[in-house]
Amino acid sequence: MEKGPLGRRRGRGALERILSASQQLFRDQGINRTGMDQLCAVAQVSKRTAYQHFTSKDELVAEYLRRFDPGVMPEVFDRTDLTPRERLLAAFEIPASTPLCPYIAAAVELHDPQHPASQYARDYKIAIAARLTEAAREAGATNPEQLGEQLALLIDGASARTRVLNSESFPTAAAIAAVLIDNAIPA
Amino acid sequence: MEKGPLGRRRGRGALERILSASQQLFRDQGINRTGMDQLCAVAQVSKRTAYQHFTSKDELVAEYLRRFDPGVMPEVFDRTDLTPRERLLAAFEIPASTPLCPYIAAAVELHDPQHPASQYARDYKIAIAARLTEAAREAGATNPEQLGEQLALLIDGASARTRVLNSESFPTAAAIAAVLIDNAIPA
DNA sequence: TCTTACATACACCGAACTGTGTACGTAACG
DNA sequence: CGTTACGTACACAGTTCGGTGTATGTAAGA
Repeated sequence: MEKGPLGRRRGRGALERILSASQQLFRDQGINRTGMDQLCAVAQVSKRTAYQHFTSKDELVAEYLRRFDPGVMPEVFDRTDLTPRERLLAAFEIPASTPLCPYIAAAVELHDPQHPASQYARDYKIAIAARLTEAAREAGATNPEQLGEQLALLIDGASARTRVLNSESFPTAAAIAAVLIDNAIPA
Repeated sequence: MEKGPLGRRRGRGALERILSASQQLFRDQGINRTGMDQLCAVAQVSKRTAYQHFTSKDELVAEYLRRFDPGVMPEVFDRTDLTPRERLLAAFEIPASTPLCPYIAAAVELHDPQHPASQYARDYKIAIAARLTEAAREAGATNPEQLGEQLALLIDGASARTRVLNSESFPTAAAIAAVLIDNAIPA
């Protein structure tokens, strides 16, 4: 492997390297500003290999989103040590170093609602709202759907503002969430 | 004007036609997917003319944002027939056909915080929050800055969600706003 | 009328982009 | 061993992009 014209060979596992490079580059540079040449260079994969795993960049982008959070925030909603009300609030305690909502970014960058990645972004947002609604129901909210949709809106607002202003907006969203939750759950 | 190689001449006012075409195309297609060739064709302006008014596309994008809402929602905040509290709520009653927050879109699409348009997007977001804070103070809120920032976050959340989900989210944001306003203003 | 600012047509440049064709290595597995 | 799937190198097609060079036309204002 070391000699000959193939000194840079990395062997099997190209697909994972491609997706790993996608996570990094799409987050840091955006989707449109990341060319396949650069992506393949970072992944240490030949371009031909990349196009044998993904028929197009669009498909790679869609898979990148699918792999980002397949469990839909399991570290929040699958915690059994928290009450439903605590889980609702935990959704706003982000790990600080989170790059922030690639789903919104993808929908804006691609700008085509029919793009598979845009469709998945919608699905993901609906799934988040559904999990919030579920927790709201368990917490005894009088209108769980409404509370779930409201909290989902707060998350997206904090994401958007963090992105535009580069100032942490999740504490603000968390404060609003606390008010809404208290108002929505009868004492 | 009718004969010769200049049959398509449109005369003076090229700058306004360029900016008008920008409003339409950047909104409908996004910034990155709109080439200068297409933009000039829609504006019925020669490419050379466009680059005599703007030294680069980046500068055009920045000017496009500056012209979008220079008064920072005057139709909401400059209304004297409404009470401060009513003005705060009026910020969530969008005219339904609004294309929706080009500032967030620009910040995401350009992906460079140093880009002049990204900087203006930040300035605009800060200005909106300032106007909300001012109205909150007039309305007698105990913590006007907090309420202003909260309401600004709601607007951005509704914008982002409308964009991703293509479902109207401003009514949801308005409902939250009503709760926050009532909680923030002592009876 | 003459000057000057504005607008035009059109070809063109270099760079970047997505995607492909081809021929070749190499590792796993029966 | 041999087969097969995976990976590689590298050039290149075809397009689009932002931006420019050049020479020309035309309208407004002094």
